[in-house]
Amino acid sequence: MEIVTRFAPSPTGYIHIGNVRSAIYPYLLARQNNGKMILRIEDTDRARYVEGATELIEDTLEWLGLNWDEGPIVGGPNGPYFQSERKEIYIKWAKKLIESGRAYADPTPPEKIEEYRKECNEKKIPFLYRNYRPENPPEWEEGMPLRFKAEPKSYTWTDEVMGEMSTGPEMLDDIILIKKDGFPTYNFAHIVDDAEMGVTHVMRGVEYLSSTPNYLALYEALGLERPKLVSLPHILAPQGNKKLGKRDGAKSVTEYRDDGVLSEAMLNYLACLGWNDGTEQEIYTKDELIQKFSLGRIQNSGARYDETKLFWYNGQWIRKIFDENGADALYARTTDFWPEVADNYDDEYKMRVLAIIYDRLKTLSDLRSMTEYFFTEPRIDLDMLINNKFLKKMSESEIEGLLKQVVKKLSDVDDFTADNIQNALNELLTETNKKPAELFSLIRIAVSFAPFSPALNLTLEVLGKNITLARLNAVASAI
RNA sequence: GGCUCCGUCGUCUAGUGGUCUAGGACGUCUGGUUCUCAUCCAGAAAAUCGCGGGUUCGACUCCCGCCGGAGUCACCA
Repeated sequence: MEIVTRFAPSPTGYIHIGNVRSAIYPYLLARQNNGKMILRIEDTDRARYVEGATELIEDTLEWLGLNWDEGPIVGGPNGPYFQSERKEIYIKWAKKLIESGRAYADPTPPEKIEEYRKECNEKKIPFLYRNYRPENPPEWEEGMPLRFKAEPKSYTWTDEVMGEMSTGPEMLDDIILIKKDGFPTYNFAHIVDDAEMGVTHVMRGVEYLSSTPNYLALYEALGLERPKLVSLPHILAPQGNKKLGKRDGAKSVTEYRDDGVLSEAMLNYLACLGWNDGTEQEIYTKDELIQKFSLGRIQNSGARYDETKLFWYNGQWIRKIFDENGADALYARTTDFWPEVADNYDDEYKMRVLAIIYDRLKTLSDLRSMTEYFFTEPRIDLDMLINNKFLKKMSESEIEGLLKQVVKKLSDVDDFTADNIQNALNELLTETNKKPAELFSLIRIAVSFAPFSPALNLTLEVLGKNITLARLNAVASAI
């Protein structure tokens, strides 16, 4: 049987780290089994609807490379894929329930329901609406809430992550199927949609675990086969024990894209937060994830979100792409991350800069702060030079003299390559009787005035002979 | 409060009765790679397996109780 999964978010804002896993795992499962993944927009709550949220969702999935087979943009045979456009379908199914006596119109005003609830709270007994069922409900018509008529009974089922589950009759209640405004509730709509769309695996956060018995009752009353149920544990906020949510400052997934995180790293990290294949592998490509994913190995307890580890993955991926796919593959990803001063430089030069600095990047946006001196003259900061821990003991005139020696030596290097530069510097080391720490620090600072730089000979090679000499001379005369 | 789920290094995890004096990764610390920062490499510290009882020759692994944490009890999803 073909496996059909779905990601069914409500368009109430951006997708953040805490809820994107319920898109990743369904995607992986569908691809692994040559099945399909559906994207369905659950927009039945008009009050919480946010303009543009659907686009944000699509953008996030596209960035992560989680393409869907049916849904907005791509269409499909089971549309529409916006719940707000499926009203007649829900009404059709609701009428079945009414006819079989399993649903009733509820004329009870909300204030009255609130009273019942209060009453129970005071008596410290669980509030079950089925104990307050109206005696002679009117015939249902749109504009009235429609409730399920629950039969109190026990259920057992298997959750692919949590294992064998069982609950008692107290979990069953008369849940609202269709709201006064004519829209269905999530509880009803998702059952109908999953059935109509042929979804075989319902994957969602654990928060739905306790309402599962009601869903089971609904499948039964509707004569529907139960899909496989998969509860995904929460991702926990860095502090405390609460699930990660927007209130804890959960960043949107695409915010990390703007900060220079690679989608491969994001997918890798998120997929492995609460899942592993039992081996000691840490780095997975999307294809490897698809191949090795398994529901049974999803963790059943929550996992804490750790941004530091995300950045570690990102560093790994930056190097992996460079080392395996080449400088131009990585370079193609860096377009938006160079400092403004790099605008006037050509691709070839920027690629050379990238080639010597890439293994220092945690995120691509580090390029902005780490490469400026390759594109613009650094501001000469003599304090930085004089107070350097290796140069402290030298007098200013000694530094000036040394700088002039360096200039002379490097002027003689005809072919200004990293190797030749290194040879010249090594000769200078013996001629001046200086330690590498002293001589190299001096040159590095004089040429960059940056807190750090790539290996000195590589830095000078990329800078080029003219600029190197000019900067050294400028510093020498500034002392 | 009722119900349900969860509980191994600071964090993510491996572990399905003996190979566990508990393995890997992030992070931390130390050392190495002719300067810096990073990478990389080597090494260290870090979990009385939530606690208490069983079962067993033997339990992190099975059973029971307790404690702790979380989720849920909406005309929100």
